[in-house]
Parts: sequence; structure tokens; C-alpha cells
Amino acid sequence: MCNQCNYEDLLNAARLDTTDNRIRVLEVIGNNSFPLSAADIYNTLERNGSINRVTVYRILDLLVEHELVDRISTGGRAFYYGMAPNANHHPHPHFYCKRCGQMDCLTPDSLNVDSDELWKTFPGRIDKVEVRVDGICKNCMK
Amino acid sequence: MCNQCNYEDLLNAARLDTTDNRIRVLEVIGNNSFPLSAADIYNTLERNGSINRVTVYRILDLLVEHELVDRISTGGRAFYYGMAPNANHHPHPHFYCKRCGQMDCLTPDSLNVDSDELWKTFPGRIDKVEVRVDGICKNCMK
DNA sequence: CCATTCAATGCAATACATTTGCATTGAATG
DNA sequence: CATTCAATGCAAATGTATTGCATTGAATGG
Repeated sequence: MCNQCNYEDLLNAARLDTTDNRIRVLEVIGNNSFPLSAADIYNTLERNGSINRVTVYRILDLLVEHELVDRISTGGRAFYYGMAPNANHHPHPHFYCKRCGQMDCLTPDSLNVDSDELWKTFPGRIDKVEVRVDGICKNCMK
Repeated sequence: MCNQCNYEDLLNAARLDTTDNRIRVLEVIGNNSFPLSAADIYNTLERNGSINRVTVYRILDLLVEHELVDRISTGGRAFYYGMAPNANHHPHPHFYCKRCGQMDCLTPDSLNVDSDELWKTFPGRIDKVEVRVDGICKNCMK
């Protein structure tokens, strides 16, 4: 959840036009406490005003490309989307429940990943390090 | 690459029938030094003897379920498959090149992940911790 | 032996998530 | 007012994986 981010400012900072749809997509992602699938985002947006599915995909691509949004892979087939690391959002691992498909954010320090050495020595370009914990969530364990 | 694993033994240990197709799938995965997609595996198998695409998917599901094989998510849409952790294969992170789609294995200690605390305190079941480094590989950088 | 059963496999159709190609719209610019 | 161009929409296509149902062949019991 993000009460600090101003979505219009984020778009401006990335030199992107601030269209209604882009702001709406950012709001849905930013106001949520865990990552959402493109379908989740589309459905939420459709509930209060029409938007095309393809538009959602295109906006997501754009936001990912400009690093406002993070595309997160799951143990399932769809990607999930969350706010990209910025002043208000630190990189953190996720937990994916393979039973219900829910993805949760873990605290940035719940898991200690030291990748400094790799960044220095890797013979290519590193864009990000994604850490995902897979299993079955508390709810589904009952 | 695995010169140590005996694929028939692995199947036996998991109490699975040792069919030709299962052994062939395991061989393709085990003989390769980096994870492969289902399509890669299917194509390799088709080259020397016929097999159905669905059979490959089903065998992969089975092997993943019985933890002989690891299903690895990429920054792209297809899953990749590699040998699951066992006596000869230690868990390790992967590098995914988003330009060419090639996935490489990093050495188990190229990146230091300490998840002990999480395993102890997490209020659910943890099956695995997947670490993936995304970027552009040496070759594609040229 | 033959009949039955059951897992493994094959084939066709379908599902799902995403992408592409092309048409439309509307704001900005000359 | 005409032109341009990015944003969006709609329909169709794509890539990956899954499902349902038919076939096969080895094992089992009569």
C-alpha cells in the first residue's frame, strides 16, 4: 500500500503523459498491499469505468519499461505487478501460495540476500534480482 | 550437466515406473548444463524418436510433483526445467537473459541467501526459495 | 489361455495469458 | 482548419499449457 506516492508525479518524472488510464492503473497497483495480476487490475478498473484489456496490458508494459512498476513472476502462468522500488518502496521478496495463487510481500529484511559480489563480477548487465518463496499459505494450510 | 545421476535409480527412489519416455525426459534435462523449456525438451526428444508434446508436459508435471525436477520461472512466459536439488545438485540461483531467453545456472554461492530465519518463523509451508537474476547476457551485450 | 484392469501414451480440442495489426479518436501543432 | 501523432479500442492471432477421451500394452485373476 502506498499513501506516499503521487502517481502523477511518478509519471511526470518518467516523462510519460499523465493519462487517466495510466493513473488509474497506477492507483490500483499502488493502493494494494500485494501484487496483482493483469486480470485483477483489469477487473478492478472495469468495476468503476470501462477500459480495454489490451490497454491495461500496454500500460503495464509501459510502466514496467519505465521502471515505475515491477513485473513479478509467480509459480503460476500469469505475471503479477507491484510498485517498482523507489523512495517509498524498497526491494523485497514475495511469497507465492501455489494453492490459492495469492502473492504476498515479505519484509525487505525477512531474507538476507547479498548480491554485491555478483553485481561487481557478472559479465553482463544485471537489471534485478528476484526472490520468490513458494509454498502454501497459512490460510490454505487449515 | 549430470554424470553422476542414474535416472532409473531416481525414478525408482520416487516409486515411479521407469518408462522409456520418463528416462528420456530426465536424460535431456540432466545432460544439459542449463535449464530448458518444455518446448526445448520436446524438440530434442523428437529429433531421435517420436513423442507427443502432451506426454512431455505430463511427464514434467509428474517429475516436478515428485521433486526429481525443478520448475523454474523465467522473466518470460514459459517455465524452464532443471534437475531438482539432490545429492549431486545443490540449489542455486539462475540468470535469465531477457533478450535471448537463455537461462544460465549461477554457482550455489555466487549470491548469498540466508533464509534460515524465514523458514523458522513463516506461518505457512515453504517449499522452495527461488532466486533469479534478470538482465542481459554477455553475448547479447555486444 | 482369455478377459479384465489400469497406467502410460497419443490425438484433438480447449483454455489461458498475452501480443499484434489495424481502425478510431481527440488533443496539439502548424 | 488541416495535419499529425499518441492513446485507446476491437478483433484476431500467438505461445504455452491443460483437458477429455481413445488406444495400447503389460500385469493380474479366473
